[in-house]
Amino acid sequence: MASLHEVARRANVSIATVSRVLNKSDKVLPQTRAAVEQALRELNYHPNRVARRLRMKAGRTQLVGLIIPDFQNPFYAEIARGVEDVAYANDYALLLCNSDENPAKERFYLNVLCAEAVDGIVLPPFDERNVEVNDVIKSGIPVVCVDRSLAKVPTDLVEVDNYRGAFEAVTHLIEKGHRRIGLIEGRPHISTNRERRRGYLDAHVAAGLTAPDDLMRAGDLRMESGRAVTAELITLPNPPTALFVGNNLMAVGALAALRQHGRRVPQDVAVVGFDDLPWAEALDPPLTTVRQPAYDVGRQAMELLLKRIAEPDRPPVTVRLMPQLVVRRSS
Amino acid sequence: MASLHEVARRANVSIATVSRVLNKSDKVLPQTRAAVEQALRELNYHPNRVARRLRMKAGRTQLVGLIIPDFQNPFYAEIARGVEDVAYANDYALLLCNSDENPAKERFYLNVLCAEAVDGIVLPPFDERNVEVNDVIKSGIPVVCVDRSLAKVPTDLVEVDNYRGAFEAVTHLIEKGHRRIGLIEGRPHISTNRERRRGYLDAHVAAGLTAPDDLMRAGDLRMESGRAVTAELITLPNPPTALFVGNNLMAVGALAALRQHGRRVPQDVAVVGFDDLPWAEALDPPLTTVRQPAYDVGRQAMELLLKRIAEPDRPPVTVRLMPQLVVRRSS
DNA sequence: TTGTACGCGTTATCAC
DNA sequence: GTGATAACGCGTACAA
Repeated sequence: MASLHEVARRANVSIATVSRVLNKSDKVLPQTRAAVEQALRELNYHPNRVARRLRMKAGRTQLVGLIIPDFQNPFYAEIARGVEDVAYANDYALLLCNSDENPAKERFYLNVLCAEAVDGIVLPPFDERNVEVNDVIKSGIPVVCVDRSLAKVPTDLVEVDNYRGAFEAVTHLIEKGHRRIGLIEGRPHISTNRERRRGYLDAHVAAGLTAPDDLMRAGDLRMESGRAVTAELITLPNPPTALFVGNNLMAVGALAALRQHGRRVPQDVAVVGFDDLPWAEALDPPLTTVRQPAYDVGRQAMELLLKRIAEPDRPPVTVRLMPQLVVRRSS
Repeated sequence: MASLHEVARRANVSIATVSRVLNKSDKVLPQTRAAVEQALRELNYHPNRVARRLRMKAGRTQLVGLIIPDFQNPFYAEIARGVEDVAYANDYALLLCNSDENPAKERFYLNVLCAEAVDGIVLPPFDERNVEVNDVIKSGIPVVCVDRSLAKVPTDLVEVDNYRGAFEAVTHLIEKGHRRIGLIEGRPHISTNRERRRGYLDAHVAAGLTAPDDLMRAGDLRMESGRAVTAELITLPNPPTALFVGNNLMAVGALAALRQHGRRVPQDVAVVGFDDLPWAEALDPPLTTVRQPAYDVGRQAMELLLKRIAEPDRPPVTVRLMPQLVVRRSS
């Protein structure tokens, strides 16, 4: 908790000199430097990041923000981990915010991040025409979008080819002989969801089929909602023989509902989920999923952010990563 | 990004008056207040939290730190969720740090939190005699420990009765007829681990048995390590008929190893894990666990922290929560 | 009731 | 090479 002043006093120099030593400016005599460094050690000095941020122009505050919808979802936790690893490796701290798919929370945290003068923000935008985020971008704070994109404003973006992931997953089910494939999707106004739906539909078209429009439902991405929607679908007069589920947690819920209703997986109903899970292999039955490279998404997003912080005027970049269908025993 | 000055100029008042309006001080004429509030709105003013923190004495910065070992572990994620919910409800933002059970990272983040002048810190200490944390406490920043305790220094603490949880879990296995019960524990110098080991041993004693000392192993709390240690144990000449596994991820790893080696659960080897999982029910087989009230741990910790921030001199409190054995099909 | 002025701990721009 | 000193944006004694 020692300040520059105290260090300066102890070393019999001015605070300016101490600051110079700290910031590796070489315009200081070796002997002065030695004296200062000793005082620094003796007082166990650590710079006050708050004062530093107040003084600094943007871009050197060693703090970035990450807003994710739900850090209890392993997919987002893995993204966060990728971001954190790169941040830590670059001496950056992370202000991690949980938006809960709640616009009010997203707004609150966006405000906090701006008011904290972070160097930059990583986030999957709540929806495609996100006014709040657009304002932040306009204000000049570097923003990197992950997972989902923004409709109007060009930003750095790390995304996964959701269309292709969905297309392959549904094609896989069709090849297994399924003709009544249910879709449990997430919120409609998110780019990823739209892409997955498009993949679902196109896979049918490509196989010369028409998608069963009585079997499409939306959930809220949580386990419980996967369970509820599945229960609804399988008790239909003309139920699906397979389910393509729009995220990991809902897929686990679907498995639970099927077990509860005595349906065998995959014999009665096959299931393919989106987003892999670390324990997908350990589920009953092991879950077939479209695996997204979430860690890489986070890693590359943070790297992009660091580049943009260093060079604010470079043109926005889009990194597109490929998902991978991992066939296990649920399909 | 408007500052107090700009608002003041627009409203034809001094910055002091604007500040008073913002801080709800009532010593301001209604008409002045109205003018200021209009300017505030027109400029879309948001206070700069950095400047505010620099000026403020501790305790009113609306920022707290949370250091957890691994936010990819659902147990810690749930704690974090409890903390976050209470923080958000009180307009606090959370500086969330992932220490990775790595002392260097813990030190780094502890420094960051101090240098960021947070109002307080919630954390499970890396080990019982944690020098770094003790220094922080001495420096006066309120600290609430969760899950694990500190040996020497009294702090607010929210813990779970790990002894009892382990005792009940192992007793359950003994009652099922098991006599060769393996223990896969975590790091030795953590209070929770010691308590669980004690529960494991005492359960044997209480049943008039001696714990098999050739069946105790330590893992690193991650899935892969649970898999490896289990593989080692079950290929012993005289293998265990049951496993008590010290955390959730290692238990999933244990299940994987058993499946891989063709052991049936629970017929060949029964498994009980510590820490519940949201999808424990969906595993193959559904995993018997000692469920910890992780969300409540986080919630109460943050509430304790808020109380201490408001009243720094109150005597430290320990909240002890009860775990619950959830018997599923793996035992 | 309102305004002036100081200080929080830095960094950066001047002089010397 | 080094030392004053002016910001950064805010809250608050103190003066008016």
